[in-house]
Amino acid sequence: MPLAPPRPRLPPHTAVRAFEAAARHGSFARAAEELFVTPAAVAQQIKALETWAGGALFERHSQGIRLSAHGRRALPALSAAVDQLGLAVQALRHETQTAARRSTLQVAALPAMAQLWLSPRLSRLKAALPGVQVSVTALEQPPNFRREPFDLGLFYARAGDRIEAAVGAQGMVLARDRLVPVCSPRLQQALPSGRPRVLDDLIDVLARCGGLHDTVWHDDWARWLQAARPGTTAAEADALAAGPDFSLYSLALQAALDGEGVLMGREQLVAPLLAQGRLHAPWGRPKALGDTLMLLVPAHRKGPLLAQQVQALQALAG
Amino acid sequence: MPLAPPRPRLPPHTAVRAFEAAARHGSFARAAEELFVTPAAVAQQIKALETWAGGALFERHSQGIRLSAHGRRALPALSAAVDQLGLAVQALRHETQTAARRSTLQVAALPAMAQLWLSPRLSRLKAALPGVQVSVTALEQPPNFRREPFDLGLFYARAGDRIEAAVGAQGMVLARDRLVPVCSPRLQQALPSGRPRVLDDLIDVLARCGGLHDTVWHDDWARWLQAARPGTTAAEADALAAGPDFSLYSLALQAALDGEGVLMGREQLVAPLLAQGRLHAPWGRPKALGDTLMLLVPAHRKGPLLAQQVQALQALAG
DNA sequence: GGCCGAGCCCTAGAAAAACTTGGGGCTCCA
DNA sequence: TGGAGCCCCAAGTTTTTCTAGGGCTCGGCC
Repeated sequence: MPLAPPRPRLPPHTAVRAFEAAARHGSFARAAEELFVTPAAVAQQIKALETWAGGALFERHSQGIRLSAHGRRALPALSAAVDQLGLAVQALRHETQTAARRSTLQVAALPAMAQLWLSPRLSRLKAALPGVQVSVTALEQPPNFRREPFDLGLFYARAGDRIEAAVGAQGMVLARDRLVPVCSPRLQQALPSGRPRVLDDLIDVLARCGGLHDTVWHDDWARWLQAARPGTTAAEADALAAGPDFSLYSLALQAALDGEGVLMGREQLVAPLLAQGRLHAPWGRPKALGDTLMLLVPAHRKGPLLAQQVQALQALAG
Repeated sequence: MPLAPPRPRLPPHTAVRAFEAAARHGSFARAAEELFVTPAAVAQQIKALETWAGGALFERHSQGIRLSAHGRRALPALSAAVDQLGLAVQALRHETQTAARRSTLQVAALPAMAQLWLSPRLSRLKAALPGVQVSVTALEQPPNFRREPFDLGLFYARAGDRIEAAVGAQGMVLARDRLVPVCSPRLQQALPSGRPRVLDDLIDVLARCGGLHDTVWHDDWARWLQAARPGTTAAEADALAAGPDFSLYSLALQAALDGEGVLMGREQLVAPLLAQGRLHAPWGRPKALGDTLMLLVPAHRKGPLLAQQVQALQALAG
């Protein structure tokens, strides 16, 4: 006769989160990345969950894992529940913060946008939002607004991208951006720029100094070149603009300022430098290729406070 | 310029749970009870959550707490989310357990029902469910099936009670129970039972030996007496059946077996002892006062496995 | 055919989180 | 006026979670 055992418990929440992320990504390693822990931690949590569930949740293969059939069936409800909980917890905060007006604005932004677009506008933003503490977090990818307590996002979208829905946000176009090759004035003057057509001239320059790249917008050069010289293949374009690669756009930009090569500039980000004359754009007019600066607003957020913040940011873009 | 701060995080899940329980109960102490921790632990978690939220969630008064208005607005969504998560996690387990047929049946039961009703039937239940590991947990109150991983519940309901919905369960009547005063044969024989009317006789006996009580069904004597002698007030009834109080029904029953007094018997629970002659019920026929043995089944559970288990239990009641 | 590199697993020990203990203060009620 | 019921706070302890570091297996690439 089994006597009263310790009350049966649900598995710890960390284990559930680990499973949810691993199942969604199909990889412990990527789940670990999302959760900011080591893969070993994820593996441990999942093993604990499997013990609790009484069966394996993943098939282990040496090149990776595969979600089991039962896991796959249970996943959607689980993900939805985690989302819901995140939303509810955020609602709790926002309920209390609108009451006490001691509010902080958490902004998630692409590193380049944080530094080159938002930073110069920050003082104006603060002026427009008195009493609001602004906090900026640089992220390579838009966060899931259902699960992370950000109030706004600043990211780029390409024409046709529907990033908003995937992260529980509503997107608003802040500005349409254009691409234009830029370099330092020194570099420009050091080069014999005698070619009659600017595009040929640019290609000469690229051949000598190379193009500057960053990892996020690695294909900007190719996109621009393909638009400028219809018929160019991606491979040809890559070859033409071969050059150093930087992990951050701002590093590539710094290299351009230092005269290390030609950068494919995003007009919205380099405009102040062009205006100051610290960068030149001698190879024709900027091209609009469908890139837009997007303001992402959590789809679940409401209220006058947020509206005011959104308005303030939109004003900065105008 | 604020540089990238540590990524903003949601508060830990324990804090959310603590808040949810405290808000629901309107008391840290009762929340602590629900969560099986000390009140201080709850207070700490809630303080952490308040820090995160940037404002107080409860008004502290010296005689207790009161949920703030913002907390009250956010609570329903939060409770629902916690429920959902619990459901999803349980679904995960059941998905895997039906696949691998290595299943365990977690039964929650009132202590008295576990010991006096289920225990004698356990071997038959196991025979009916080959390969199923049965585990019984004694609980004073039905658990919330949305949040605790029980498969079945065995509890009493009174006529009109709707316990099922509150705990996310579907209720099925296993049997209608009746109340009947019982005592040990020895006690009965030791008493001069000459009164012509059994009720008067019983009252004499009670006056001498007292009634035996347990905390869960403390008012059984009063209910029975009020039914047997219409017009009796609750206070009078309590006075008539005054006697020792036991924290568990089975202790009171043991006292009755030892001839310590008269117990208000629940027929379904004492039937085997009456049949064996270890208890007598000389004061009239059992009275049905609307008590029913209920089988509680998680409302969210489906599938042939559970159906089979339910059927097996219902067969035991017949 | 041998040598990466990508993934996952394991274990021991470190770090962080959660909980308990014990002492205090405040009200309400008897 | 004293006890009981609540909540708060500050250590100190236990439990949970995570990291580090070493293995293993596979697939792709010289």
